[in-house]
Amino acid sequence: MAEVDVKHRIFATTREAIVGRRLPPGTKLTEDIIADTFACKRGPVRWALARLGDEGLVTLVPHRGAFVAEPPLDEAKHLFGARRMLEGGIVRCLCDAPPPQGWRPLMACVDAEDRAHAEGDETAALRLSGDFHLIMAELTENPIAATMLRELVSRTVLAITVHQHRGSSGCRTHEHRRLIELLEAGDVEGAAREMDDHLRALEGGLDLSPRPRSGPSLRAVLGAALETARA
Amino acid sequence: MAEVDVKHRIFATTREAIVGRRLPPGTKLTEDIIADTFACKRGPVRWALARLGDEGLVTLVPHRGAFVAEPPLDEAKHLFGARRMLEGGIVRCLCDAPPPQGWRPLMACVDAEDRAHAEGDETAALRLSGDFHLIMAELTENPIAATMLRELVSRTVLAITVHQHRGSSGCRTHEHRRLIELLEAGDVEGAAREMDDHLRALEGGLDLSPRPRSGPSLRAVLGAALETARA
DNA sequence: TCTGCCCGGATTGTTAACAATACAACCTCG
DNA sequence: CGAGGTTGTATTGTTAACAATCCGGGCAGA
Repeated sequence: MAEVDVKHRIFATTREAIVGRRLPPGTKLTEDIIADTFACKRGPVRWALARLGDEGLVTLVPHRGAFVAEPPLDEAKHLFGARRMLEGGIVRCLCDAPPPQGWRPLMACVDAEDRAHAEGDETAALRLSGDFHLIMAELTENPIAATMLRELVSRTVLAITVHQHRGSSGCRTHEHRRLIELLEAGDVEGAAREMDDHLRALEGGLDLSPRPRSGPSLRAVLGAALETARA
Repeated sequence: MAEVDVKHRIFATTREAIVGRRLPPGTKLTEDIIADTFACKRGPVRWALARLGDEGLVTLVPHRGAFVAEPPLDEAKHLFGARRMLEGGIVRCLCDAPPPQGWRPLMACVDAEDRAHAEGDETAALRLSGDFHLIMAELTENPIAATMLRELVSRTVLAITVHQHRGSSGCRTHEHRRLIELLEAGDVEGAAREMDDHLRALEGGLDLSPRPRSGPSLRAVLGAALETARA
């Protein structure tokens, strides 16, 4: 896993930094800074930014540059809508053909979620909450569906970050647990409905407060990400 | 609609040529040829090719170039699987909230499909068959879902082209009509099942014959596409 | 004839210099 | 004191030249 192209390293680290909320929405992503952070020329950087733009994690303004996206409220709603459509299908697919590994990976994830909540690590909790949904997608063994959901989940993280989810939580973990129970029971309709309700609940938690996010230290954050990746 | 960036024009026309099957799977997409077809430098071309690569319509081989993709059989199956997951959700969403325009657009599309079949225009029929599904996605008024499905449908066209669909048809139009009926009746489960069956039928029509496609005249085909676009 | 090798041509990948644009600070004028 | 224009600087966008790589054909040798 060493000799991956620089382009992909930039793409992956930056993406990771964004969904990990170390680069808050609105942060300017300056080509030069990224370029010499990764000790490369601007070419690979532009490639990565373009791709992040495609995925909706970054907004590219002509002649102005790239900024980590701040999805407007409509987009947030559409995101949840699309997730309901897709994840409903995922749930049904899983009931139809239960994965050979069983539901163990899901349970492990919820446990981790609970731990994060217990430790008060909001960001980790949100991340794990997303992972839960992602793992479900991966259990279908359909890489295309998994990729689509990965994109949706990443953007959802941004949307939630911008439109301050009220109260605190990401997914209530007990809804996740309930989902697992229904899956175990093979209750297709119940599981599908639970997923739908769950996503609706998340969407309902959106608020219309426009976050006045601050935008610091791109270089530091990306550099740190690199360090930990090296280790 | 004139001053769109050259990048996007290249992207759009090439994409169109691929899903319109004027550029058969396997065709080499040479940067220089595209570049002077569009009277530009290689920069925009590379951008467009990279994007088409992301979407799975083009395969990029390092130091070899870009080729219109030939999705292997597994990928084809995954494509249909993902479509079942997503389109099931779309159907349910439409039943839940019937579109203000009604089902007119869908009916118009099926009519066009029938005409194409009557005229023996296989390619147009396949295209319209895809459009039918796309229109459904658009009726949900969820641009994100629509975009996702657009990608899936395009790749499906390639998959079908490669793995020679037996008999002839793309979608049997009567299945499309039946779907409309069920939607009109507001029969959620019926419509969802019909969609699922429909997609399964399409997938079942895949065959394992590796097409020995010919690969001609990139320049001509793209040039022609430009002409008609200009007119 | 077939195999292996090397070379020429063509194509992709990268880079460094240049052009274009936008933002910010300043400066003038009413 | 404020509005409007102007210049300077920083950043992005583009291009042309260069480097790296791959494919095909020719050639020598078994």
